[in-house]
Amino acid sequence: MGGLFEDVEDEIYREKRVLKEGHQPEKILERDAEIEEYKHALTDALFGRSPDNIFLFGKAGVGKTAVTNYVLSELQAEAQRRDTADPIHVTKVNCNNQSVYSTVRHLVNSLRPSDASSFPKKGPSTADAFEELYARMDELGGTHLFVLDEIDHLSDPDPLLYEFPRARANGHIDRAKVGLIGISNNYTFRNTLSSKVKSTLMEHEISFSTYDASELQTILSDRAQRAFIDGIDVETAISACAAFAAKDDGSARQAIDLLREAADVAQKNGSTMVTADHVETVREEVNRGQLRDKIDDQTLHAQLVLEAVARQQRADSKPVRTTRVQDRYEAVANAWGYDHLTSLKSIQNHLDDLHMLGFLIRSDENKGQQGGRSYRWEVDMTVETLIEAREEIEQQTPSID
DNA sequence: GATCCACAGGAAATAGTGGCTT
DNA sequence: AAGCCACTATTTCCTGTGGATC
Repeated sequence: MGGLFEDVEDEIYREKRVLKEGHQPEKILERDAEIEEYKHALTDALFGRSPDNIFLFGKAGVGKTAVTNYVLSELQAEAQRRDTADPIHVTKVNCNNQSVYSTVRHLVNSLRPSDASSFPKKGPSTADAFEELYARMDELGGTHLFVLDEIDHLSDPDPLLYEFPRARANGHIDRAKVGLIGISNNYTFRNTLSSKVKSTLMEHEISFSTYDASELQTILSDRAQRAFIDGIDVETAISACAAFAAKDDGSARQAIDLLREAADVAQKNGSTMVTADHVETVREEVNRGQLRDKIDDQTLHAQLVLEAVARQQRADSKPVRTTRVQDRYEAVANAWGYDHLTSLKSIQNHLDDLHMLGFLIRSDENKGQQGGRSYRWEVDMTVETLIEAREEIEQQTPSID
C-alpha cells in the first residue's frame, strides 16, 4: 500500500526557488549601465568620504531592489577587503504605509545591538527618535547607507529627507557619515518633493527603464537554466513570456511569474516541454492575480472609489467626472454593505491617490459657464478585469475585523 | 473684460486609535 | 488614571482656476 504522495516526483524542477518572488539572483543581467552609475555614486564611501545620495526610479520589477542588494553587498565586501576603509553599515527600510517616525524608529532598532530593547512604538516625539538615531550612528561610526524602499509611500517625507543629508553639517552627528538611497516606482513622486530637498537629495538619479523582449529573454534563459532539470524544453515558452511581458509592463517579475505558472501547468500535464500554449493558458490568471494584489493593497475606500470609476466608466463608456464618481461610489459602498464617505473632498483625495499610483488616468475638461472646470477619470486597465478583481476581493474577505 | 460655473486645491480642524510616562 | 504624543483618515472651510459666455 503506497502513500498518497508516493508517486509524486519533481519531474521538471532542479531549483524552483529561482523562479519565486524574492529570489535574489547572484548576477544581474541587462543592467550594466545602471550598476556602473550606482558604483560610481558610491565610491566615496570606500575612501571615508560622505557618499552621495542616490535616488532610483523605475517601475516595479525592473531590478531596482535586486541591483541595490547586489551593489551594496559588493561594496561592503570591498570595504572589508581594504581594511583601511571605514566600516560601511547598510540598513534597509521599507517605507510602505509608514510614517517618518516609524521609519526612523525602524532604523534605530536596526542599529541597536540585538539584545537591547526596541525603541518605543509610540510616545516619544519624532525629534526624540532622530536624536536616538544620531546617537546610535555616531556610536557605530563609519559610513551609514540607508536604503529607503518605496519611499513614495511615506506620508510627508520632506522632514526626513531634509534632515538626514544635513545631519553632519548641523552637528547632530560627528563621527559617522550618511548616505541615503531612495527607491521609488512612482515618477510623479519626484515632483511632490520640495525643491530644497530635490537639490540635495537627488545628487544621483538612476532611472531604470523597463525591459524589452530581448532583455527579458536573456534573463529568463538564465533563470530557466538553473530552475529546470536538463532535458526540459522551455525555449518557446521563454519567448512567449518575454514577448508578452515586454508588451505589457516590461517587468521581469511578470515574465518570471508567467514562466513558473506555465511550467506548473506543463508539469501537471506530464509534459517535458513548456510551450507558448501553456503560457497562454496562465496569462489571464497571472494578470488577474497581480492586479488583485495591487488593488488589495489599497484601503477599503480607495478600492471602492476605484471600483466606482470602473463601473461608471462601463455604464457611460467615457471618462467620468468627479461628482459622478461620488454618486457611483456611494451606490457601490452601499451595495457591499459599507458606510460611505460623505464629502466630495474625500473622493477627490482618493482619486488623486489612485492617480498617483497609476490606477487612473486623469484629463481636464472645462466647459466654461456650461459646466465649469473638472477632471475626468478613467481606469488605466481593463474595466472588466478590475471589476472582477474587486468582486474576488469582496468574496475572500466577507468580514472586516 | 467682467462674470460665472463646477469644481480643484490647500490649510487646518476634527475624530479615533493606541501607547508612553508619571 | 491623566496627560502627552504620534498617526491616519476624514471633513470643513477657504481661495483659486480657466475657458465659455455675456
